[in-house]
Amino acid sequence: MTETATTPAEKRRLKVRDSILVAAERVFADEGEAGLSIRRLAKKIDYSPAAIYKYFASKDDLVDELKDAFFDRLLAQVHEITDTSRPFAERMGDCIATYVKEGLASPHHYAAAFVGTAIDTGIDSSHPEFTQRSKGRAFRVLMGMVVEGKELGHFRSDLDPELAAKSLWASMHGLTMMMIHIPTYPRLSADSDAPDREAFIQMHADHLVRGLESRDE
Amino acid sequence: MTETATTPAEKRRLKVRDSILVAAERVFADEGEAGLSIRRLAKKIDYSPAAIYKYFASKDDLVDELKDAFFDRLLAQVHEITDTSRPFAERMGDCIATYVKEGLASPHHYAAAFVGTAIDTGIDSSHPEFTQRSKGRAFRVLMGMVVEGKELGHFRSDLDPELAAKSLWASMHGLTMMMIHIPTYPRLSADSDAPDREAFIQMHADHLVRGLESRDE
DNA sequence: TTTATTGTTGAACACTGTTTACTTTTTGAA
DNA sequence: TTCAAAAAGTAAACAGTGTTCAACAATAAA
Repeated sequence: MTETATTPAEKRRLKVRDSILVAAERVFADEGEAGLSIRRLAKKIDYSPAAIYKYFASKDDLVDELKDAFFDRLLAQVHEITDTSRPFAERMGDCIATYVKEGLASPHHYAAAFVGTAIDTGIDSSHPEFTQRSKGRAFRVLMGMVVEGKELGHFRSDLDPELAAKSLWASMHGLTMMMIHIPTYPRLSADSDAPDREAFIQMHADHLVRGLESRDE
Repeated sequence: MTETATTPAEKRRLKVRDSILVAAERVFADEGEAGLSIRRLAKKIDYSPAAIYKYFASKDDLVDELKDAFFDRLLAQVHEITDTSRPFAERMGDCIATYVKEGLASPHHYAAAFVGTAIDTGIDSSHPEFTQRSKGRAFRVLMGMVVEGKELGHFRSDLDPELAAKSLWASMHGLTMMMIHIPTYPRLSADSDAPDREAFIQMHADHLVRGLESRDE
């Protein structure tokens, strides 16, 4: 009765659509939005460029799908970390660190997911209902942690969880973007970076959590 | 003796060069890097597209100059705020708030200044000596504030000023980017935003400073 | 004035996203 | 099985893009 039955035709269609997405994902991960062109993509999957427009309304639509999928993966990772039953402070720190590290693992995806959203610069302000449901959900996880921290007395009682979580998110986002765009980030010279970075992320998370804590030890 | 004497020819050359930059600045401020094309620019100043390449090696070079100029302006603004003789806590907060607000005042410049830098994604790592002297200087101002905070006993004594300043910078950067790319940022719905934003910036700055403070009141 | 240098250009190259008209293939019903 | 309709796929064109190059004009140096 319900229309869950996918006809063979539809199945084939989804398969082609997916193969486009897979090929696009490969290029995008390596070279970002700049390296991904419809024509190159068409060549890679032995189709004509116009064919792709039978599956996606525009290049932006296609890329948006890649970005959304990435953000869902990021969310899953963070959720997994958050769900363990470890001390609150640990979980909070890991939540932040995981977010940053996952962003760094797919720098092109992460940067594009935010930068791709148009800059307002004016009065038009066509608000896309908080930009995306993926981001909205990712944010809600963070807000849940702040609420928990308040209930535990770990965080200041005068915090507005929504605003505090957004402040936190901005700081996590900032570190991720910095590390993506400035290869030598924590250090000025380009020496060993790998261990440095991990430690820096932890320190950053530490500062952020401290900023919300109540002051009776 | 010294070659400071600019011949009339050189003066004329600089004038043309500057007129290109001025025209580019106007377009860039309104529409960003996407809206700025060499051909459009050439039409605006009644030159041929090829002529621009006698003054700038590439479009990237031209845009880089716009971005650097912006960052110098940003630095000047922050410096001005910082140099007054007001209580440390106030100055620190204002330093952060000014940075964010100045970034929001020129969203295309700010976003491009960071995003424009290529993503490393690999081993090449052609490190551009901490990406720019402008950014390096802007950062040094912030580090000076952390050092001062430590000396005053306001900040924890175990802070590494360089690392703490970089953590701070990342958080400032994050809020700026968030507000640039998500028009409704602090609030979910697109209601009144102007007063909300100002207050949120202040709160964010507050959290950040708190994160570095020592805990004896 | 003549040579050399610099400034400027139109035309071309190699790309880009997208649309249109057209052809081929697949599908569902008579 | 036949046949019209719907879907899939394509070549070619449109309107852009950054960039280069051979040719020509204007200026500076001899």
